[in-house]
Parts: sequence; C-alpha cells; structure tokens
Amino acid sequence: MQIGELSRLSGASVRSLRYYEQQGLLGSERRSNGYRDFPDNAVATVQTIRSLLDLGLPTALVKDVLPCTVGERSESACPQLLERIAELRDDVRTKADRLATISDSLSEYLRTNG
Amino acid sequence: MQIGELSRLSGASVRSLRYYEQQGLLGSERRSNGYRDFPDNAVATVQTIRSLLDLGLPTALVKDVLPCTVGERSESACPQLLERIAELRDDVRTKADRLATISDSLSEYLRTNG
DNA sequence: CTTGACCCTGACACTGATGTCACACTTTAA
DNA sequence: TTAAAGTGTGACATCAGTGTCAGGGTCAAG
Repeated sequence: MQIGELSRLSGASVRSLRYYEQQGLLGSERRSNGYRDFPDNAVATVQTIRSLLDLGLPTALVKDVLPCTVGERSESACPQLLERIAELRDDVRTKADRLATISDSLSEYLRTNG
Repeated sequence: MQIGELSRLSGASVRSLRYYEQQGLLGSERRSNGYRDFPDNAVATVQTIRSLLDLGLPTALVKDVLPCTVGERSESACPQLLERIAELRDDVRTKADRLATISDSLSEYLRTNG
C-alpha cells in the first residue's frame, strides 16, 4: 500500500512514517515511480512502533525490540536488550513511586493549607 | 552565596542554575557588582528542582509545585496542580506496567528462541 | 600591575520525534 | 488537457534542558 493509506490505517503521520523508514524501523519496497510500497502487515508494525515510542523507548531501541515482537530471529544481542528494557522499566517504576509520594504530599498540603 | 558555590553544593551546573533563575524557579538578589547572591536554602531548593525535573515534570510545573514543598502559600491554583501531578503519576504508572509486560515477553522470547 | 579565578550576558549546538514549507514529479478524475 | 490529490526529497522549526564559546567586567593574591 501507499504511504497515505498506511498513514490513515495506522494513525501515524506521513512524516512519521518516512522517519521510521529512514531510521530502519520500517521496511518498504519502491515502485517504478519512486513511491514507497508497504506490505499489509506494516499497519501492525507501525502500531507497535508507536506504542513503544510512547513508552519512552528511543528509536534505536525500538529498532532492536521490533524483530522480537514479530517472532523473527534477531541478530542483535538480545540479552543486553532485555537488560536495557528491564532498566527502563525499573526507572519508570521508581519514577511512578516518587510521583505517587509527591502526589500524596501535595494532596496533604492542600488539605491542610489549601 | 555566589553561583559557583551553589553549583558545588547542589551538584547543578552553573549553566543550569542560571537557567532555573531565568525560568523563575530560583530567586536571587544581585550584588552591586551584578553577581547573583543566593540564600543558603537555595541548595535545598535546587535539589528539589533537580529531582522534580528528573521525574519528568516540565519547568513550568516545577515552578508551581515548588512553593508547596517549601510550605509557602501558593497563589497558583493548587487543586488543578494536584490533578496534573496525579495524571502524570498515572501515566508513568501505566508505562511502568506496560514496560514490565514487554520485559516479560522479551524474556520469554529469549528463553525459547534465544 | 598582572595573573588567574570568578562572574556577567548573549548566542549557538545538541538531542528526538514531529510539523511544516518549498519545489518537483506522478497519477487520477473531470 | 488541466486541475487536484498524492508522493518524493530537502531543509528548517519546535520543545527543554544543558553544554559551550565569545567577549567583557570584578576581585583577590602575588
């Protein structure tokens, strides 16, 4: 399919799709006229990309994680990959906890001083 | 104290301190020679700023939260503030959960395909 | 008086994902 | 045939926080 259709189906902007392709997250053929031609499963791929980016994974990490989500044998060193994800998870978890503390203090502050 | 000393005591770069001041997070007097003069409690303030920024709060939000941490009566609408913090907390919590899921899947993937 | 350590302001670079604009080409519909 | 819609590339803008450099005061010790 063409990039416009993929954009509509995936919810990603055309600009973003071109960016994902440029960063190697998304493969595409080229037609004789130069237009990109994406396979049908690109819709699912793009949605995965977007959800991973939304979680705060950088593009490079998404690139490594992506093949694992498709079940493809990944050449990239996957144990380190797992480690980076786990680190990220722990970081985010810690932040959530600390934010909860702040939220509680703030709530308490408002109750007494607001 | 001068900015250099505050930098050493707080761990923030001189550049960052000037930025915090410019953004209204950090108050300072000026000496006759133009040098900034920070009060002693600025060290604690800066550390609070840094921890909040580290949590992902934008400068503007830190600016609103800050007075509450000092116990000062804040003029800014605090209930909305609490709401924003709570939202942020929930977002981060959700992300942590989803990252945990990814981490688990990835770990499983590695166990069977690695 | 000079040197070196501070400090000041202003400005530009960087990161990462995305928006947006310009300009050119292709395809499709009227 | 012509206009509109779609696509291509390239380049610049944005956000936020920080690094860094230039050019110029200030101050204390030698």
